[in-house]
Amino acid sequence: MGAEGGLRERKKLQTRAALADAALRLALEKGPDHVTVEEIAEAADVSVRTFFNYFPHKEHAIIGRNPEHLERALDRMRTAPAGESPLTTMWYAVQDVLRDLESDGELSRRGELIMSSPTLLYQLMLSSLDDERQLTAALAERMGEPAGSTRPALIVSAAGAACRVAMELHKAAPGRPVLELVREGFQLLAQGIDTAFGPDNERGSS
Amino acid sequence: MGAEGGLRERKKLQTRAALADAALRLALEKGPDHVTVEEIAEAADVSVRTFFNYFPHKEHAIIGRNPEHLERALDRMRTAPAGESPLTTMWYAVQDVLRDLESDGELSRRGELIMSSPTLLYQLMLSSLDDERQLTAALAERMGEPAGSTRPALIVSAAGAACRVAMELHKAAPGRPVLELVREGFQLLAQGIDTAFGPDNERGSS
DNA sequence: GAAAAACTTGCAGTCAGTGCAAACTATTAA
DNA sequence: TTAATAGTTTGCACTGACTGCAAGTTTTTC
Repeated sequence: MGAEGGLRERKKLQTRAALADAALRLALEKGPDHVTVEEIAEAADVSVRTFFNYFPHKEHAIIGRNPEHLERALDRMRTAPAGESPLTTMWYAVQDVLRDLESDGELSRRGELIMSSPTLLYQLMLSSLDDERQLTAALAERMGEPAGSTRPALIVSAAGAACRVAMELHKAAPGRPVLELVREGFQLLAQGIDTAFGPDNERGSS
Repeated sequence: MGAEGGLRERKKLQTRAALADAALRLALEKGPDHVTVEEIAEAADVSVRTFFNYFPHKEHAIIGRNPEHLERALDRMRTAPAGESPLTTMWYAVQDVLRDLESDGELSRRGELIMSSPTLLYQLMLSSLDDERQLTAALAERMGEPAGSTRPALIVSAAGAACRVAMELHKAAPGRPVLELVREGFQLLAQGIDTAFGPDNERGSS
């Protein structure tokens, strides 16, 4: 029946999914701060201790990140066509992930939940930190830049900022789709966010 | 002796400072994850309960943010000369804060500590979230942009990204001062981080 | 079918963080 | 100075997150 992996592995995936689902459902129902791990574990029919074998925190389960997304993004970076500009590469990677989330109908449900809870949001940002490091490394290599250079790091980090801003704006005014907002952000970043920037030319006096 | 405020107020400031100092010292000594609130409270000669009257979390005490910094930054936004470009305004605000931290010798000690501990870093980012909202609102108003527009939000958020990247790079290679790295980041953001960006022009086939 | 490896669970324990009520201390008014 | 008042500190009891350890179970492997 099971296509790949033994029974053991399938069961693990099942448990993980059950926990993540229960976590999201309960968080949406009761508000993320009013769910206890005990409830989540109970809903997924495992012990509390087992919950912590799968997730390091409650928040991690609620956020329910898909590890595959980072993998796919890294892959895209590495296999990008030679002439493609770095932000463009980044754009395709982001687009890919967002599309995937959207197709689940997850993007709105989960996204809104996350944006509305500081605890969740910072937990997400925290897990992004690690991603950003990996993405930066991959991008730097692709660009042929040395490890300590600013541009690749800033591209990755600013792209993250654009995504967050997009989600925030989307939450405030759901009219415009997230993807479009992200795209606008990328556009701005690409062309220059403030072409009149010039700290030393403007200070007339004093 | 006390210039302003009654004895009560002075005492509060004193206690707060004592707690923040103890928190930073102990965190540097033992690593941020191995300090307990009990130790901090003990070192500052107050009860654990009192600690929580001053700070919502352990991390908050370690980070020891100066609320004045946000105030000054907001002020700078509001009183910026009419012709000044938004990122430039942002730059002066950031510069102001960094200089202040540097003059204490705090920037390296605390900064490195923060960058090396995910818990601290995300706690810092969390408190930045709130700042970002306020700064965005102030900047949007200054720019005469409507509330939901992307540019001011992105400017603030990307500036934050630039600061984080600068600190990270500085930690990896302490040769270049943070301020210079931040400046480089701002420069890149201003001119355009990737002028060759163009998702739709590049995909030849498929 | 038995030994080995992986997974689950309960239990005991540490630590963070909160609400409450009592004790204490600065401030204010008389 | 004193008495009322308002703000602060503290202890206590409690919930809940999270960890290590030592059984138990279940899957895998031979």
